[in-house]
Amino acid sequence: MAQANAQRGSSGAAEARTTTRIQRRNRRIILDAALEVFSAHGFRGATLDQIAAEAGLSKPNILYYFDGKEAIHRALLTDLLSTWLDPLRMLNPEGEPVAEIMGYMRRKLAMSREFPRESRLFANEILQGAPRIEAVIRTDLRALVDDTAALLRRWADQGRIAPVDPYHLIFSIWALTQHYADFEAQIRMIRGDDTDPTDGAEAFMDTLYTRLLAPR
Amino acid sequence: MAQANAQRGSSGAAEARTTTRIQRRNRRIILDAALEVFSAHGFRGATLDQIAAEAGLSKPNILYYFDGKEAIHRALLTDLLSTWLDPLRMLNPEGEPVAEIMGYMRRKLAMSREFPRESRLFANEILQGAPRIEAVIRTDLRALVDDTAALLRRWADQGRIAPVDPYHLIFSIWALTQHYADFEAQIRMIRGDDTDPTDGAEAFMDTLYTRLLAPR
DNA sequence: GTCTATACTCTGATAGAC
DNA sequence: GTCTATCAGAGTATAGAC
Repeated sequence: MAQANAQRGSSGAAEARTTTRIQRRNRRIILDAALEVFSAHGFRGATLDQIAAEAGLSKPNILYYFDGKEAIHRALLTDLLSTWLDPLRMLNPEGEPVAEIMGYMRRKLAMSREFPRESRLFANEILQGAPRIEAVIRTDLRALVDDTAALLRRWADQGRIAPVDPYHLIFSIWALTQHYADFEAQIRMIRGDDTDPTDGAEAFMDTLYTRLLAPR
Repeated sequence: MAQANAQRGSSGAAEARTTTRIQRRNRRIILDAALEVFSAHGFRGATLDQIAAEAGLSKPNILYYFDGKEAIHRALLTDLLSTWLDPLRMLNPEGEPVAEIMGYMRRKLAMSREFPRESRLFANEILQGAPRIEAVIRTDLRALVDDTAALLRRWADQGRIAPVDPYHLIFSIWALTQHYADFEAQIRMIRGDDTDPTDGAEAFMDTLYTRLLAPR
């Protein structure tokens, strides 16, 4: 996870040395605690008390490191977004089409397994209409998706993958992979709490997309 | 949408006549307004003020019809759940397997298009760990899914559909169809606000599942 | 840097007139 | 049945001692 957090206060030219290891460490602890709470309860549902308890710090101390609840949330989303788009950026136009798409699907699924809290934080935000990341979605993400869609269309035109709507192909990968993180609670309740929700998911999706994409 | 709302207050034996058309109408108005607000902001994010404004009633008047914020939310979820499971119940064991599954997928997609707010209400609830509907999921939904999975496995054993994991097949249909309602904001921002998010979705999923399920 | 005490706002809920 | 006024509690944020 990235962590280029804007420094608070008046960080003039004089004292760059003041950013202690302790400071960095506490910021990380707070962000981790906040991720836990925000992803589980949403922005409004989360309280500073919960975050403070989870972090093992006092409430005012939390506010010493961040300029308020909103600022913590914003920092989390900023950190998240770049990480979230990385797998899509790794699509290689020169690679073998089906393998590239399968690789993307697997990376995305791995992220749902490794970072389920981040996935739920993102899901919460989109569900509420993406008020805090609308700008990034309309610019960065949209451009990235448009580029990828164009690449997929080219591959289809060249007969290297089956002709399918590239946007829905991308959306389907998002939907399937993120479902295992976002709806984990439901899956656990249906399959039993001891089973790993993503067990068998990769094999299933492998079959699904292999059959869909095979040129014919 | 169903609407068997438990009557409030001391509905003794005497006055059954008292449940006016106006009362029923106001309850419907309140539930509709609450659905709008809860689905957009989550349980904690929603306020009675917002619901009252949306309903065009005063806050105390809302509380005259329902015993609190929690009660309104509970009524919505109760109404929702039966409707939500209906499409799955309609799977016909005697029907043609592929057609039955495709029919289920289409009914589910139609629900996302017609009832996106209900879908988001449900998504919000699951995201937060399904605290208020855990019991129903562990019993009713789980049993329904287990039965359906058994049916799907039988069909696969008989060679009438390709052999795929029945649970992941069901989860994939949920994920794909609900994605268009739950992540509608993101899809609109990427494809342009004027496009219907589900445009082309049915055709895509038709191809996807036709190729996956074709016996080989 | 971190804590205790506290100010202030928001929000769910009730009282009571009409 | 519906409203205005108001209370009580929760929750964000600040003051100020240490």
